[in-house]
Amino acid sequence: MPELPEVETMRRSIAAAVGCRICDVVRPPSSLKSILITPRLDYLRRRVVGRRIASVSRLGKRIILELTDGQSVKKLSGGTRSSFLENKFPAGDAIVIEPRMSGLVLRFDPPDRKHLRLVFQLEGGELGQILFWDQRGLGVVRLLAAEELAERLGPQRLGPDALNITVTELQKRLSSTRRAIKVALLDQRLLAGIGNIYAAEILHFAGIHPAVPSDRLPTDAWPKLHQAMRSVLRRAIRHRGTTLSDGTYRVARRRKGNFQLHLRVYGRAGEQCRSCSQAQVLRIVQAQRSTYYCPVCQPMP
DNA sequence: ATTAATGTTCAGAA
DNA sequence: TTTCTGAACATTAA
Repeated sequence: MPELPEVETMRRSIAAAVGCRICDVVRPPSSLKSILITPRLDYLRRRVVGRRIASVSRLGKRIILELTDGQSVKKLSGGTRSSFLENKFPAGDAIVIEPRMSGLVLRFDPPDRKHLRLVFQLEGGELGQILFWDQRGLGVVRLLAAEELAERLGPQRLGPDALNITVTELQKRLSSTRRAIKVALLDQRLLAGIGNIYAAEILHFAGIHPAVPSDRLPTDAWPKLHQAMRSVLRRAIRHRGTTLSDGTYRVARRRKGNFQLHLRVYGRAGEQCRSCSQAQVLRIVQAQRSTYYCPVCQPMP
């Protein structure tokens, strides 16, 4: 579930981890297959235990915990502003968490114990711990050395963050492919942070048909798309993201998102469009994923 | 009881 | 080179 707004909500919930020392990293007992940790847990533990968290940031759908150097007294960046958003890569090593389909980064109160996959135990500050809970187990936790950061998170692998990209850059990057605009929006190498829910909502808000080839979008569509993207994502963050009917997505204290109440098209096939009331929302399949749109609000140009 | 679908990513094939 | 397909996994609905 986690797309940019949900990951940003999770990031904010653990932002107080800045300055804390990691005293252990443990995998709770579970009969389920374990998530991917690279390198292996014992090595990760050896590398991170004793170090402090220098910053808690986000790029696209990933959460990044930058670590201080071994024992040297490095300045801690206290702000919430992420240098990764500017594609500047700090000197330190970093733990990168990818929640993928069902991962949650939480302070406490996971939905259940069974799917609790990893616990970072902290000291100093009131946080105490960071939990990684993941129902499906597709999530990934990586320790990246400072030299690997630009390579693994740089513009070749991950595009600019959707809340940071300029309209010029958006047009430049997305018009580089002939794939449908909906499919291009999901390509994290072009643009980081958009997933299946928000791609549908953003295109609906912008009045763009999801099947238009990305390199054939009319010129006047780019500013609309850029504005729609910012508007939808920022509103979703304000509502702490979208909790779908399965109810797994939540942040600390069992707190769920509210943006599902504001969805215009996602998951609403056959229902009346909430904007125009002229047509039913349609569902098509693109790149093996469901796309929802309103044929009246989003006509084929 | 199968089968399909679910918020994502990526290796390998076309 | 670019784009498409299937697999990784757990769970639920049809």
